[in-house]
Amino acid sequence: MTPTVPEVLLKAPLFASLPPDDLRRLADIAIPRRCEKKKTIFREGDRAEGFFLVSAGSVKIFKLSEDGKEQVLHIVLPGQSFAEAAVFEGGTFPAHAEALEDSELVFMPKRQFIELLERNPRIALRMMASLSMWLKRMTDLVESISLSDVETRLVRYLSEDMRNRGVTPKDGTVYELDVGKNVLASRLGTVPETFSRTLKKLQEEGKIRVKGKQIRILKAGFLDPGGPG
Amino acid sequence: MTPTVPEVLLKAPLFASLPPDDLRRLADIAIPRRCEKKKTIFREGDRAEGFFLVSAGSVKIFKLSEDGKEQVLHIVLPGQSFAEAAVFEGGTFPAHAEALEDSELVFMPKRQFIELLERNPRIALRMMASLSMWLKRMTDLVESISLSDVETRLVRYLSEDMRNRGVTPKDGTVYELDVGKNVLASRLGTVPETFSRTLKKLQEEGKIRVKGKQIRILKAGFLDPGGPG
DNA sequence: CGTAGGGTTGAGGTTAATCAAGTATGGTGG
DNA sequence: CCACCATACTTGATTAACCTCAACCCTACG
Repeated sequence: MTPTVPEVLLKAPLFASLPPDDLRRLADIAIPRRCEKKKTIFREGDRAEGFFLVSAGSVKIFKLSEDGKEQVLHIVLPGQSFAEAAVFEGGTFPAHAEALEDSELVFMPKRQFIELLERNPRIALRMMASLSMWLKRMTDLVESISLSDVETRLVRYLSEDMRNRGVTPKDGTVYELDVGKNVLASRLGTVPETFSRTLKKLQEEGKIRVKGKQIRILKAGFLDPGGPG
Repeated sequence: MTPTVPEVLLKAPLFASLPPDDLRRLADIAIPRRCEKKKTIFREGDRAEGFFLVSAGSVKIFKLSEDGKEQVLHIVLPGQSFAEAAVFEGGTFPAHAEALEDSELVFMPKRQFIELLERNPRIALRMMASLSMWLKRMTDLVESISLSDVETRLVRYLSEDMRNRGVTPKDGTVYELDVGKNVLASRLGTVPETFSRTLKKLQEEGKIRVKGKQIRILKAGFLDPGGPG
């Protein structure tokens, strides 16, 4: 049924460098799925029958208030997993998920996955690491939204994201936004207008130069001064 | 060395109703520890050698900004565990912990606990459930702080906390605060002044009556209207 | 009885949301 | 290739929620 082990299982931190045996078993239960841009993957409260990995594309995980305001919790990139928690707690999704672009996902059915975990501590440990990572992300997000102003949040986000991409910011480094500015605004817990103004302010202070999705770092020094953790 | 299985292991959701064998093994590695009121248990960034359960008392988990502002992430009550994530990710604590009252804790050393997990899927699954619960708490906290105003947050907190205590609010129900108002304010992502005013407003609207740590619910109807999840 | 810590109240300031137009941008069909 | 549309983004003016600062109160406790 599954001729080869999907690439994403090999490169995802969740499963990377597991013994071939484990990977085969994982591949056996993995169900590929594609998802068009802007399509809903699940809604908060939906019954959760499993969790996902992103093979290609990107997925927005977000909360919605009653009056339609949105808070992006995370933008899931290839190799990352999401909705793991729904497998273990409550059985419903705790947030919404939507594809930001045409994406390829892998679905891991809850029941079979748990069976696998029961006889496979290595995978279980990876799972706990992944959950812990999400937890750290969310606690940092709480801190950031609650204790910092928008400018600080933006600067930290840039700094952090460059680190994740393996880029060491120097004067002149160009950073390319991989999501729309409205999505980023929502991730930062603000609105597009404020986001735009904040970017403008940094530009007027000579720290960056913005052109569309390109942000050129003019004075790398302003990044970093003490993030969370 | 450990004559009996500590009570907290039996009643904590994390370990409750595990087979006696598992519980004995857990008891073998558990280290009791007491902690005086206001004493720091750990600081964010400290090297984490394990995680904790609360046997008695209560513990404040919180983030601190550079200029000293505090955001309480959770108030850990007896039977609950904290800092599990630090065992699996990074190896440092992602937040601060401080005893709110004289408390009794149980410390679970990382190394031995992981060994236990490796041969014990049942415990591993509990652990994942616990991490998932924390994750849900934190995503709900993000939503709450980011998308609701202080009044809504307070009302939801009351509603949720009464549910956790197994109380179904009716007109006349008395709710007793188990933490100081300043702590609660910080948990709600606000300051004592705003918290006080919000309580006053609800009182002026005839919804509650506040007397010290007692809050009498006058019109239970105002609780509930659609929380997160 | 006096002090300390927690809590409340008031006045004023600030950040960021909202409302309301505008201006790119990018894809589509003519 | 261009006109067109929808969407994304920007800008400006106004408003509102909430924080800050400062003073005061109150209750517990030595």
